Formats: sequence, C-alpha cells, structure tokens
Amino acid sequence: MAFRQAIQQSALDRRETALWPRTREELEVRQAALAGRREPPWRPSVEPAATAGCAVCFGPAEAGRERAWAAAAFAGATRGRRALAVGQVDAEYEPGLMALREGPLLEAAVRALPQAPEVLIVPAAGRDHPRRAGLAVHLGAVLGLPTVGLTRRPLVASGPMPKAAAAGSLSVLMIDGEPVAAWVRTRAGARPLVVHAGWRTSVQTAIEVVLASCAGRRFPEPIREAREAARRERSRALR
DNA sequence: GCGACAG
DNA sequence: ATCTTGTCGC
Repeated sequence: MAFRQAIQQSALDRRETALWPRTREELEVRQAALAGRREPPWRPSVEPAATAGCAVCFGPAEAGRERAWAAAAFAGATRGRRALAVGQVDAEYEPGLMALREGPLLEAAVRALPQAPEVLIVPAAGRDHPRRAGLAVHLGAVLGLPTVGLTRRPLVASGPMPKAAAAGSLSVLMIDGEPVAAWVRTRAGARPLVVHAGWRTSVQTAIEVVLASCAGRRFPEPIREAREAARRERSRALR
C-alpha cells in the first residue's frame, strides 16, 4: 500500500542508531557513495512543511575529548517540540569532514524528537562539498529525511552575492555547471547565507524551505530554537 | 602581516 | 564553532 509505505518512510525510528564512519578514509568513501545515490526528489506536500532544525555546540575539552550538546527543534519550540543529545567528540574540526564530529550527535538529537519532521535544516554544507556530500546530505541519508544545508559561506563553490538588498534576493552557486547551493538574503539588508541542496532536495526546494521558515530573521526559526536549546543546556551542565 | 575550506 | 572588539538601530 502506497499510504502505509509513505508513513513508514517518513516516520523516524527513534531507537535505531546508524554507524558513522570513524576515520577520514571511511568517511570519504561513504561520501563518494552518497553522492552517487539518486533518491527521488522531495517536495513539500503541504505548505508550509513541518520543518525542524538542529545544532551542536561544544564545551571545554577534557582528557582530549570535547563535550558537545546537540539539539533539534521545530519552530516555536517549547517542551515537546525539541530534543537534546549530549556526548563527547574526539575528532577535530576539518573542512569537508564535519560528519566525523557532528554526525552521531545530530542524529541522536533528531531521533529524540517526539514527531518526525517533514524536512530538516542542517547547519552544514550539502552538495557544495569536495565530494558533493556534506553533512547535510549525509545526515539526511542516515535519517531517511529530506534535508537542506545552511552555512555562512560556501565550502567549495564561489560566486557573487546577490546585489539586491531585499529579502529573497539570491544568486545560484555551481560546481562544474551543476547548481549546488545559492547565496540567499534571508533578511532585508542582512548578509546572505548559503542555502545548499541536500538529501532529496534541489537548490530551489532548499531555498523555499529556508525562506519559509525565517520569519523576518536572518536564520530559520527551527535553527535558532535548536541553537538556543543546545547552548542553554550547555550552560546548565557547565555550571 | 594574516587568512581566504562548513561548524 | 568560539572569542572579542566595534558599530548600528530601536
């Protein structure tokens, strides 16, 4: 049955945990494989789509490891609309390999959400990546959820920022003639953000998802909520 | 002079 | 990301 199948595909298994690569070599192989997979493009069934965001923040390192707090949230996140995940990470930050650091924790936070989102905004690159599979793409594949990536600047692609100061003005970023992301002014007069095509999303769809959730602010509401939740938990734990 | 490769 | 100084707008 198509209906039942759709439900199973959109529902998050809250107990299952994926195995993330532990080394640079393993991750690079995985990324190359992910980039080759061609899943059916996703489009919001109803607008606005149920959009969630996620975030991670780090604390002082202890014994070589860093403590980290992750959160996932829907807009207007209150109790019941967000979730947390805490852990340690030993991988250092390295452009192109962010999944080693943030993948497991972000997955845990999203899976802990009481409801499965229709689409997830990830604070990381998507298709604009050395192997076309940034953390936004990887996390979407692991969760079986459409994702879009959102960063302050491009990772690989380069191009001029939109000239117009109006919210919604944009300029597409390409790699080898393929659209991978776009500079998007999410708020009038503010510096544009880079919106990336992610897991099962095109640049166009990614832009629609992000613009629909910004509500007059530079960052999408779900991302702001998740970021705030993670930082608040960190300060609570560190105190 | 330094950085210019996501967070 | 995190930190820190400086500027802008309500």
